[in-house]
Amino acid sequence: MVSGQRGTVGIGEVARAAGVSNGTVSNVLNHPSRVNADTATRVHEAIQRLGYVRNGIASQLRAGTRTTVGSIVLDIRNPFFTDVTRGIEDHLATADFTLMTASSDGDVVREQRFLRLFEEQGVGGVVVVPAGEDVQRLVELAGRGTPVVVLDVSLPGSSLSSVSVDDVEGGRLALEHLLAQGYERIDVVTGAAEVRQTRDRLRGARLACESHGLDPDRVLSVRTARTLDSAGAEEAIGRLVDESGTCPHAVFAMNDLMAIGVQRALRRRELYEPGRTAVVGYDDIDLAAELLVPLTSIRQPTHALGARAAEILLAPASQEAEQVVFQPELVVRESSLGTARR
Amino acid sequence: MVSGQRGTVGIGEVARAAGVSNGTVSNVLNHPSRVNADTATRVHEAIQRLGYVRNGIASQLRAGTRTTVGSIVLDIRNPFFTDVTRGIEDHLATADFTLMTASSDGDVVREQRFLRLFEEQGVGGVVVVPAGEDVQRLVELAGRGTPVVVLDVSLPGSSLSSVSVDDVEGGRLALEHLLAQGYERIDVVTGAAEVRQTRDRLRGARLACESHGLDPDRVLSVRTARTLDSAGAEEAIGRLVDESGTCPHAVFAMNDLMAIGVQRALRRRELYEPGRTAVVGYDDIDLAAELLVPLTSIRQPTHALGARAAEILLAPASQEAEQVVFQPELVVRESSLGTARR
DNA sequence: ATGAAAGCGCTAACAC
DNA sequence: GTGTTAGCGCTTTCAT
Repeated sequence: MVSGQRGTVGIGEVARAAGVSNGTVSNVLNHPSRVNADTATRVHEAIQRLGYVRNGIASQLRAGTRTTVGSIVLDIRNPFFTDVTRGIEDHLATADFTLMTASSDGDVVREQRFLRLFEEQGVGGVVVVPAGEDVQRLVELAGRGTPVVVLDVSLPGSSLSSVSVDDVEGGRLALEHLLAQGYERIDVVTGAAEVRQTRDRLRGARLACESHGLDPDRVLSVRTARTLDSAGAEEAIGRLVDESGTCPHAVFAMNDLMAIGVQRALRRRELYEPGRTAVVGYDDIDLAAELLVPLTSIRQPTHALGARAAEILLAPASQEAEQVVFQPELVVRESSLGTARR
Repeated sequence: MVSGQRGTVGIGEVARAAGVSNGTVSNVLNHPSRVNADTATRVHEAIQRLGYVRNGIASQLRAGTRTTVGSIVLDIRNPFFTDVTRGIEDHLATADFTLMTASSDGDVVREQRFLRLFEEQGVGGVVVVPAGEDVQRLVELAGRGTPVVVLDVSLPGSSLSSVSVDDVEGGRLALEHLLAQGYERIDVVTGAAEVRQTRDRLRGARLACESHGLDPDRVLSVRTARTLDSAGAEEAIGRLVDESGTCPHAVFAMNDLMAIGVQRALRRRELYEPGRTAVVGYDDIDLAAELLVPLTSIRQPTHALGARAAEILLAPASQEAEQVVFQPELVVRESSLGTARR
């Protein structure tokens, strides 16, 4: 009974069962308006009865339609990318498109391999968080006819569309918040790696100082941690405290994990009480609100980021490249407030 | 110049450029051994020169090969599912398969829609965390020829393969740990919803008591929170403390978020110091180790779960259904230790 | 080792 | 409104 790869039932059997031709069955599926209502009913009954499932592969080959989109992020486990992915998924679902995902781990070779797989699969487009600086391969891909949206990187003037968040503004918001509370000596915890995001956030922090008429170099002390996680930040701030013998008044950490590391460094030294040291993080991870001392943070519209990227891909014809920049948002919680505990 | 849907270059052009026939080009790609080395080189050069990208859709239609797998989880944003997804991705990558993902939000209708889309796309299999109790649709899908692996649910005796983690054992491990430290009054914080996972964990907790010759009903006090998150747990434990005027000695929370809620409830009442109340969570989320008081938790082999599911799908012929049950693991951190702070 | 040709399952033209 | 038929781009017999 098994002839094809799957459940066997093809459009021909449906046609025979309904007493119509293949073309009519196809029309019922794809252009219902062209078909007489009674005929359509008969066809649908036959489809039901036989358990017919359309072969999307054949349909795609013939009609040249695309129903999938690919996405490549650095690591799907990173909540930022997970949220973005969900945003893509959700938008695609509105069009019955389906999402293929892959994690590049920042490895250009892996990225290239997945791009190739996606291209061969005939995806209707890809959204990519580039693994490297060089987007040449992506430009070429787009040139061969696969729409590309670059994520989390802004590419003004590029032929590729991009969707990103304004990191300079994020840094500015964080500092603005601290400055507004009167802090004038602020420690900034960052990582050693030259990541564009942290560079931008730092730049925003400096801008905020300047717009308050303050000299950034006097206000900000940049502490470089070995790693961009809580352990790195804990060590960096711990060292600072141990060496200087003083406790920072205010800290801006480049991400929430580092902010948690800061909290921990101070607590371990019995220096941490709400109201004593203001801490601001970045990313607004889900747990920021759940901590013993809920964390003030910068929230990025991650879901919207993904949704917008998907929207651009599904836009009728790929018109000109579009550069979308979202704005981040300050979320104030207990960790940055100078008031006594609740 | 554009004739097909994409970059135009087809196998025919490559063949002409290399001075061979279509079939030979195909053989170079799919059965290199059948082809003379020189010819192969010529063909590869032509492929390179023309920038030929194989049309996987056509290839799949003709050869009946599958190169994608679908997965449906409740919500990709849940770290448990994200890790599982990465496990699937990683295993698939070893075979140049590609993963399509979808989130059902526990909605059977959404689930069904994605299953349909995947089936039409001709996926080589699906791994599904079922949205409802009923797996009938999945059995039917498998019956039509699409291999199915059910995740996070064990289905002994079913015709479907499944991969899951032993939740009874997880509950047992947690209680065993607390009992071993001499706690004999333990509060268990759970949710109101009748979730299989929590039922099993609770059962494991009772088993641990019994194996210590203790009456579970005397050892365990089950506190039902309104929600399975930190706010729910905070309220439940807060109420307990406020009403009884005493502080629990040991708490087992059904997930890490709830455990954090417990920590917060006690801290808000200035009752929480390490060594005073032992807290054990479940899931071992990334942040468990990062908290002010690092959390003891039960870790599930999430990545392996996904990888194994993918492995089953890619196994040569879909032999008999296979039921894989992984064991969880206790991760001890500061929150459950009776000793004074480090 | 290579070429010629049929056909995977479907859709879109075109006839009627 | 419905039937007929060519063909999407590839892989695979079957010859040679």
